[in-house]
Amino acid sequence: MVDYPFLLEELKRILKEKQLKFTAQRELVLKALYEHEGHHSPEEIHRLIQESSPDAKVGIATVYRTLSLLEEEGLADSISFGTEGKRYEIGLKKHHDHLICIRCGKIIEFFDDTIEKRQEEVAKRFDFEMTDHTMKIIGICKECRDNEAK
Amino acid sequence: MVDYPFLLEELKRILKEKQLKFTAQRELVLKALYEHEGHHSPEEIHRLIQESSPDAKVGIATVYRTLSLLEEEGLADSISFGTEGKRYEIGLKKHHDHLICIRCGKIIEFFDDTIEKRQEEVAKRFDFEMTDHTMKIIGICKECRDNEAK
DNA sequence: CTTGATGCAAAATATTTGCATGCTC
DNA sequence: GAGCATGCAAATATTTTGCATCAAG
Repeated sequence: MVDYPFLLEELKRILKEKQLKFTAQRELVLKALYEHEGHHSPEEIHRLIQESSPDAKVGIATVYRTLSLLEEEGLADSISFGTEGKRYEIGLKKHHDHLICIRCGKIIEFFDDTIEKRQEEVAKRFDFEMTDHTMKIIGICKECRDNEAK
Repeated sequence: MVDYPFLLEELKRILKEKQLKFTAQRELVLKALYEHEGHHSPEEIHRLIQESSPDAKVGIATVYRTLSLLEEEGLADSISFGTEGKRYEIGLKKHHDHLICIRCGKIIEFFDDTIEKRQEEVAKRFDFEMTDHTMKIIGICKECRDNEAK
């Protein structure tokens, strides 16, 4: 996993390149994603920032705007499941897919080389220029099955 | 692909089994999904029903309620992409995955046996009871690439 | 000092829910 | 007739936008 200073430099580099401004708010959103592993809703990220930096004033709209920016630039990835909105995680991690438990909401990440390769072949078969791909395995995790058995 | 009479019987069977009622609205939603191939939003389905049955009064709330019901029972499948809400298609089709063009929104369905098998293995590896899985290949279709080249 | 960024609140969307009434069974 | 289903509108929930103000470059 890349470290935080690197991510921060990436952010600054991208902002400069696009002639956008580096602001405390943008840094706080990136930091929140970095410090809190997992997949969070914009609302949660907003709360996390308020908790760790009670003095900083960051509006929910800015969180939304920043998350979109980070995602566009690859510094954040999003996933959505069911009716709930998007959840974000820090980007620049190794590509991976997800197992999602419908009982407890747990998300497990995995990587499977065979699947990756086949995806590329499928894209080629349909003459698609693949820019991204996602796979979700939905189901019930072991813990939840055990609990239900009781 | 299964035919409509079969789907209708399935719906009736399921409703009876759950002691729910067979209503004109529920049939209309199923029929709209059957008659209009592709992936539609609840709003679109509502409009399709109004167009084909101008006399029938079907509220948007009922469309939402019915789509959820159909999905739970396997008579409809949903997919969501980006910020937009869910889009539904008729269920009981052969399982398949999707290629989604980010330019024109086109959705192409495909099936790949190797990927299917690997998914099962991944689920087993994490001791997950897989109830469903989805794969989306996001990219730019040939037509859109050609148009952009012009 | 110029221009993009922010916070706030209002607006726009999307979806769900309460409730009186209507329809299946 | 009993109870689920429906339509409608109101309530939620979620995300976006306009605008005056602030701050980075």
